Amino acid sequence: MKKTQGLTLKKVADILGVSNATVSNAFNRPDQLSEKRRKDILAACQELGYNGPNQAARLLRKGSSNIVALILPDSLEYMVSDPVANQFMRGVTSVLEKNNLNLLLYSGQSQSIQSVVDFVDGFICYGAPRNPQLIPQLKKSGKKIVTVDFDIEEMASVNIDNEQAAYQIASRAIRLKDDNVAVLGLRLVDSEQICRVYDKQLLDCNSSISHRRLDGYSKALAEKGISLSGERIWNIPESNIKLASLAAKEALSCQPLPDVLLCMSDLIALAAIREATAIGLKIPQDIRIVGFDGIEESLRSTPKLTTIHQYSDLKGATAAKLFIDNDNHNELLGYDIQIGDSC
Amino acid sequence: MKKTQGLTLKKVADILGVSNATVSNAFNRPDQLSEKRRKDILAACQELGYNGPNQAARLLRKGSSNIVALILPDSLEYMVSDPVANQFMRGVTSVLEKNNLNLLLYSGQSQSIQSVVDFVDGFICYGAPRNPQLIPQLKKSGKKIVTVDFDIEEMASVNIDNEQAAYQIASRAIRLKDDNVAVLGLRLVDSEQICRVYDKQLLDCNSSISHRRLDGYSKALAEKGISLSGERIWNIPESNIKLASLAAKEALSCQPLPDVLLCMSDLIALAAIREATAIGLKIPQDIRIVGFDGIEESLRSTPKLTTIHQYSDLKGATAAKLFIDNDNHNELLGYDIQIGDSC
DNA sequence: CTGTTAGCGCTTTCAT
DNA sequence: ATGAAAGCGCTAACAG
Repeated sequence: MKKTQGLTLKKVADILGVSNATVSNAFNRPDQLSEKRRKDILAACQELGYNGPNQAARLLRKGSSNIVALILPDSLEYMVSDPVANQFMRGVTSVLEKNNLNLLLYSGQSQSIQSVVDFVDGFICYGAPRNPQLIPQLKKSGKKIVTVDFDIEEMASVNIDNEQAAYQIASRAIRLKDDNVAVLGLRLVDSEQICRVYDKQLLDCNSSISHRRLDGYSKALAEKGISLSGERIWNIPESNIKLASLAAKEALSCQPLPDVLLCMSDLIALAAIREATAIGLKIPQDIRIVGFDGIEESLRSTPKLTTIHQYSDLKGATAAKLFIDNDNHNELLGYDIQIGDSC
Repeated sequence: MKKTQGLTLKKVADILGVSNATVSNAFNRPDQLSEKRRKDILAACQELGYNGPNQAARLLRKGSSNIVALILPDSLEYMVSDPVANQFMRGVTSVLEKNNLNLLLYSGQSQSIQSVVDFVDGFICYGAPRNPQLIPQLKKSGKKIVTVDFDIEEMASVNIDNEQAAYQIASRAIRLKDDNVAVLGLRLVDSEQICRVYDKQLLDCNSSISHRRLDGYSKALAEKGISLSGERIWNIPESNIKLASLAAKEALSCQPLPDVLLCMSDLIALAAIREATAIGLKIPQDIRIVGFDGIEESLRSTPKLTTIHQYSDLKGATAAKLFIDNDNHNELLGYDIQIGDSC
C-alpha cells in the first residue's frame, strides 16, 4: 500500500524557502499575506501534492474539528432504520452539509462519550440517551450541546408540545363516553419486554416524551369521563415493526375489543392497522386507530393514517442551526394533525 | 459554561508523583507496570476526574482514532432516508458497534476527503461516489479502504452479481415474445432530469451497477427475441418517491402501454405499482412490475412486489468485517428472487 | 508582511 | 518497573 506522501507544512515551507507560518497563513488566514504570495504558495503546494494542514494536528492545536456528533437515543443499528430518526437526520445533515460540517453518529447506549469527546466540536443529542450517565458527562464536557425532545438545564433545545399534541389526537379519536380505549405505548416502563403497564414503576417520567404523550391521552380521556387502567396500556420497548405487531396482536385479542387504539408512533399504528385488517376488522367502523409522528408511509397506508404530524426534518434543521449559531435558546416547534381515514 | 477541567496526563502524573509515561501506560499498556500500581493510578484518575488521555493528542501521536468514515454515494441529506442505504448502514453499524468503532458519515458529493482523512482510520465506500475525483484521493490516502458495489483496484470490495440478478428477474417478468417492455432505470445518463435514454451518452458504464442491471435485462430480452430501444428506457436521476412516481406516470401514459415494467429499485417499483393502480390497471394481469433490492416495504405492498432481494445488511456487515480484519479480498455476495404477486 | 518559537497532550524509545 | 525526553504537525503570539 502506497504510504501517504509524508509531506508536512514544515517540509513544504523549507522547500519553498519560506517560513512555516507563511504556509499556514496561506491556508488559514488570507489576510496575513499578499494575494500573490498566497496564490503562489497554494499553487506550489498543489504541485507538490500537499493537500493542506494535517487535520489531526490542527485539531490538537485549535481544539476544533468541524465534526459534530449526533447522539442517537439507542444503538445506531436500530436508529439508522427508524423513519422518524431518519427524517430528523435528514434535517440535521442538510444544514451541516451547507456549513461544511461533518457528522459522527454516536450511540446513546455507549458507556461514555470519552471515545469521541475530544474529536468533536459538540453534540446534538436526539432524545434522552438510553444510558442516562451520558448526560452529566455531556454537561461537564464543556462542549457545545443542543438537545432535542428533552432538556438539559442551560442548554439549547428543540421540542414540541407532546402533551398537547397527544391530547388533540386522542380527543379526535374518542367519540363516546363508553368507548373502550387501549394505548400502545413506547418505553413507558423499564422493560425489554412487551407488557402491560399496570402499576409498574414508570420510567423517568419527567423527561420522557412517552409520558408527556400519555398525560395528553389521559387528559382527553378524563374530559370524556373515561378512565384508563394500566391493563389497557401496553409497553413496547422499542419502535420496530416486529414488536409493534406483537403488541397490536395482544391488544386485538383482548376482551372487550378496544374501540380506539392510541399508538405512540406511526410504526406502531401501521402495524396495528395491518393486524386489525388481518383479523377482519373494518377501520374506522370497528376500531379507530391513531398514530404519532407523521412518517411518509402513514400517507400511503390503507386506510390512510390519522396522526400527529411533526416536522422531524425541521426539528433536525433547527437543532443544527442552533448548534451552528451557538444559539442557546429553547425552541418549541409546532405540529399538525394529519387527518386520514383511520379515525 | 463550565470549562472542561483542563486536566492533562502530565498534570495528573505530577499530582500523583509519577512520570507521565507511567500514567500513559496505566491506560494503554497494562503489561508495562504492576497490577497494583495500575489500579491505584486508575482509581486516582477517577477521583481527580481525569477521564483518560486526550483523544486528539493520541490521534496525532498514534495516527489512529477508531473512527471510520462511510462515504455515501450522494449527499447525506438524500442518503439518510434511502431504505437500501439504511439497511446497509444497519449492517455496518452492527459490526462497528461491537468493535467500539465510531462512524462518520461522509458525502460522495464532497469536493475532497481532505476535511476528514486525517481523522479517520479508513473508509468504507458505498457505491461509486457521485464525485469521481474522490477515488484517486482515496487511493493515495494510504488509508484502509473497502468498496461496496464497485471496485478500486487492489482494494477490498463487496459486490453482488447485478447483471445475473437483473437477468433472472427480467426473465421471470417477460412471458411472451411480443411483450412490450419498459425500463425504469436509475442514473443511466448524466442528467438531473427524468428523461428517456435514447442514445444519450451513458454514464461511466463500466463501474455503474445500473448498467450491469441494464445488461442483465437486455440479455433476458434478447433471449426472448425482444429488442429494447432507448425510448423505452427511462432515466431517473435519483431513487426517490417523487421522481419515481413522475417517471412511472410517463411510462404509463405511453402508447403502446407496457406489459412489463422493469424497475431498477424497489422504491421505483412501488411507485409504479401505485401509479398503475391509480389509473385502474390490474397487476399482474394488465401489467407486470418487478423491482430490485428487496426493501421491507416491498413485502407489505399490495400486490406484494416481485423483486431481487439483496442482503443489504449483510453487505454492510461484510464490508465492516473486511475493514476490521484488514482483509483485502473481493467478496461476492448472493441474492434471492423474492416472488410476490406483482408478476 | 514575514519569520521565530513555544506549546497543544500524548506515546514511545531509551536509559536507569 | 519506571522516568526523561523527543517529537507527532500545526497555530498564534510576538518580534522584526
